[in-house]
Amino acid sequence: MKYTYSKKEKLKSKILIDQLFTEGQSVSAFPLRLVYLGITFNDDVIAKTGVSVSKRNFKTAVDRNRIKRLLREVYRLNKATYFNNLTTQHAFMILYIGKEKPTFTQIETSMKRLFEKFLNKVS
RNA sequence: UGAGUAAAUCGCCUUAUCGCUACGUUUUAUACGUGGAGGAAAGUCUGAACACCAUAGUGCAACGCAGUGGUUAACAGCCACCGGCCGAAAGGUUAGGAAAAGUGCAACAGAAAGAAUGUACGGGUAAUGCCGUAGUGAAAUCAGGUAAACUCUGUGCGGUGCAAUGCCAUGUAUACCAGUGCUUGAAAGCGGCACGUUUGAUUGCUGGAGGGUAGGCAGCUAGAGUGUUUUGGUAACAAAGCACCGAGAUAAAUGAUAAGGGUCACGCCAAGGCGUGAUACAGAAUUCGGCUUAUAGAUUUACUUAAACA
RNA sequence: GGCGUCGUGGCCGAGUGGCUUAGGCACAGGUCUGCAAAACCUGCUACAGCGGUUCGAUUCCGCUCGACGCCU
Repeated sequence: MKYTYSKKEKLKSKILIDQLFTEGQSVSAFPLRLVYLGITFNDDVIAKTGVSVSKRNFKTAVDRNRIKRLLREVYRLNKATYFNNLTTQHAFMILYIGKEKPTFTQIETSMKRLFEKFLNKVS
């Protein structure tokens, strides 16, 4: 698994997202929350992932874009170490539920904790 | 040098590694190359283009605008001039038509707020009428004030917005209930009403309660375009020549990390170094013109004024 | 992305160019009671913010902020 995060790996379909939020389960490691669902889709990837930041907590689009870019970047760099052993396809949505603007290292550490909790829960 | 006014511009940079996105070439695994946020992209307040509704028609209503002239595709914008207000000045600011068409309104105070001319004193007169002053109030006898009160005058204006609109794919319900209609015309053509006009029915129309889709392509970026020079014009702006092509995503790209540097502020210090901190507002979504609002800091030009020196 | 509606005390909510604003609920104090409830009396706190028009603005006008709704 390379350090990529292309269109195929992004969660884009409205149907999938609705399904994810109604049927999926979640784990959280503040300030992050992961909603996940084991599901099959046609593309040749192991996981489709999206990120989201609430407009309620961050008023300006610049702040929201910045956090979403950080979330995507950390996911891109760390997904290989955690998700190479997944056998079935999954859909993920990573939510930022904090109210403060984070740094790269803060997000990195909390996302690692988040993925460890997720793997423990699944296995 | 201090204080100030106006206009214009910039608004972090470089390298390395790892990525995202559009296009092109190669190949259909990928690899390489090129491009990739703003002055406000924001608010959606305006004016248009474009699309559909009739080639967008008529009248009323509603709404916008309002000194004069110019500019423009158009405008509530911009420019020049006149008048008002503010400032010592440079300059700033201005919803600036009509009260002699009509209706309304004016708290408190005041004799009186539009209907009368009251009181005191003085002048004047035979006397009254008359003239002046006083007091209340934002406004007091003036053909009064008020139109960001109704209104009148002039002028402009059809509606809806790219979630417009067209096509393809997937899927379903021409079912159910109520009302109504078929040439003596229901209803529709997205508008508040009327007229006019066009379409118009055994798969009609309206309402209710529901069922399905929610994917893709086009529209989608070469344009009232950008830069520059010359000419005309006080200016806004216009014309001509030359050069250039500068985003096109859709749970929504334009980034992350590391190192170095720049700028500013503060502190230290034989004076050009060291340390610390800061580096704004903010992210395209059909496209342009304007307005409004947010914005660390820096630069340039012109001007006013005060002091000093020559 | 586009279009629209609203903002009045702690809460609900009326109002309108003129005494900083009706009423209800809530809250606080008092009367009553052995104590409380009910009732009665008193008090408390407001026109989202900024600017303009006006003698005077919660009301009229402009801008900003916030909340909510609609579209396929």
